[in-house]
Amino acid sequence: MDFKLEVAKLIEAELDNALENVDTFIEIPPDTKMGDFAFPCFRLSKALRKSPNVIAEELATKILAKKSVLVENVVALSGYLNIFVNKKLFVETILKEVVLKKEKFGSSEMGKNRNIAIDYSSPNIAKPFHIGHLRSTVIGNALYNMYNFLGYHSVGINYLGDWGTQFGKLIVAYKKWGNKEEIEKSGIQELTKIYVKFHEEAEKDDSLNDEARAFFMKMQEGDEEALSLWKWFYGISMNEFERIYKILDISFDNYNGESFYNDKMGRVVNELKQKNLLIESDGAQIVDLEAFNMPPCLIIRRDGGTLYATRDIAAALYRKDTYDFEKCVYLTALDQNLHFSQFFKVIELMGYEWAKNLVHVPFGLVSLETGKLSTRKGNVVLMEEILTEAIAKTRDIIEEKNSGLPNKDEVARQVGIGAIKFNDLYNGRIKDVVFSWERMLNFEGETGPYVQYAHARACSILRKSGVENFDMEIDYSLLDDESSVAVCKLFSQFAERVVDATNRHEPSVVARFSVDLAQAFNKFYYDNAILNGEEALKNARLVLVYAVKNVLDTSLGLLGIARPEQM
RNA sequence: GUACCAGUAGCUCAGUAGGAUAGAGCAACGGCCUUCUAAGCCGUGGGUCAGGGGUUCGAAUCCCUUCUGGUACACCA
Repeated sequence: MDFKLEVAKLIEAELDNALENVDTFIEIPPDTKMGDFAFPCFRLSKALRKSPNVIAEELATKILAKKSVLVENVVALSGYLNIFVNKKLFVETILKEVVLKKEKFGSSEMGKNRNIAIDYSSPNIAKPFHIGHLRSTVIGNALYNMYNFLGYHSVGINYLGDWGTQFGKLIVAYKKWGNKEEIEKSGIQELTKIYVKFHEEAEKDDSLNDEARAFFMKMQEGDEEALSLWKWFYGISMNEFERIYKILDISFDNYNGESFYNDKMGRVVNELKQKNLLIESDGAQIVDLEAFNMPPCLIIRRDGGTLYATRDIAAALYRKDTYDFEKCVYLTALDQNLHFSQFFKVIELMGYEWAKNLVHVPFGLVSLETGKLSTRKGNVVLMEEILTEAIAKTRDIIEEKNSGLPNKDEVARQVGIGAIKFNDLYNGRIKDVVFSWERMLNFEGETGPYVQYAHARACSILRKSGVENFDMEIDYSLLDDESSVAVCKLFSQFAERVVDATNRHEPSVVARFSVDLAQAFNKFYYDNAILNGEEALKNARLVLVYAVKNVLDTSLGLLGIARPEQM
């Protein structure tokens, strides 16, 4: 039973069809003293030819006369109809639902039998995994979990940047200045070094760029030498990436990167030609988008090489064929906005009605205090470094606060990584962020460890209680105090918050919910002694603690954050 | 030049189908560990919601405009 809907029905019954979908207008008052739900009467004023306050008063009288068990009191207050619900019944209803549904509480089947393709993380091969790749990885992973929670089937795709002229550059660089032993020893670090050198040299001598493009052409044509070097670089990178994904505890259903589409681009080019979309311009093959107020979309280079957009179009066609997705979601920085608008438009022009189901989910730019991120200029913070620092700092805090903790190393990893992930999930995606060690390693207030800590506290109480199966036949009237009711109210909002978060592709909604719930629980924890109370009270509060533990577990799980039972 | 994004407390941000006195965290200051984990809790101070118009009973939210910051715009991805 949903109290909001029930309250809406009570109001609707008194309105003589003056307003539809009353439930969508129901609000939660800013202060609990003003009630649990409120209905603004202003918009009815004109139709009913009465002042909002008179309407509210009349509604209050009528609803009170019906003596519904749901309602404790109804008052009119400055144009609002304010409803106080029966606390005992409210708490009982929601707690029973949470405990009964457990990890399924808040989930749904709205996405049953439908697939969602999610393209996230997608780092470039032969470049180090750094702070700039974190947001896509973490947000994409959360969306993957959220869609699954709503009954969809998510397909997680790591669209590796493993093809393109950049490899031509790398090959040229290796042939000119590379050292096999050094690369085998230091991996990506050494590859980056020669890649940077290439760019320095190419500034002086543009012919190097031509050489690079020629080598990429060889790769496209299947040249053995070029491909074997490429495979070597690929393996080195994947080793490093997989190590990092393992620490982050994030995985993918496939790693079909750009190279995967090398043999699937002919279709794109042929189709574009067939549909008369491809035109020649300045030696290159393009799709003209002037009618849509956009620069042209480049499909084939003057020398015959393919481009980013060509591969993205091939990938979208392949994904549609393979997964028959309801939506294909791309997690990249906002600065790629134009690129996505362009190739989405090309797919639409090709006559694919599903082009509207391609969704670019952009996020703001990450930079450092020293300026823009740049692998070439060495202005980056490596992922490895962040992970190590966060885990080490957590380890120190554990030593200081809870040195007797079992599994210190594992918990340090869970909490340290939790802090890093949460840091990228808590604010709206679109905000630009300047990386700050101080913020990243702050474990107080609105942070991952704060929520994890509340969860660990709940676990600790449950463990000490010794109770394993909760008797739901408790006296719910013992839970009508303000902090208990506040916790239950959050439970009642969980499902709609998850739906909202998923629709908007905004995991921060869930992250903020988890903080709200942790805050409400911490307050409850201080207001109420749990284990030391008399039996009936203890049993009632334990059920509430158990419910909190479950919902925190679920919310953190959606965000991809670990839930240690002690910390 | 054109387009996209952002501008809310000292800092980082919530506030998204317009609604009651604009909310958190951090930082500052003051309290709370003989009580279930103080990574916690309670309290104080702090706002021209970038500026200006407009729509509305009502605007941080919608429309117009100006300013500021960020980003993208042909053979990189």
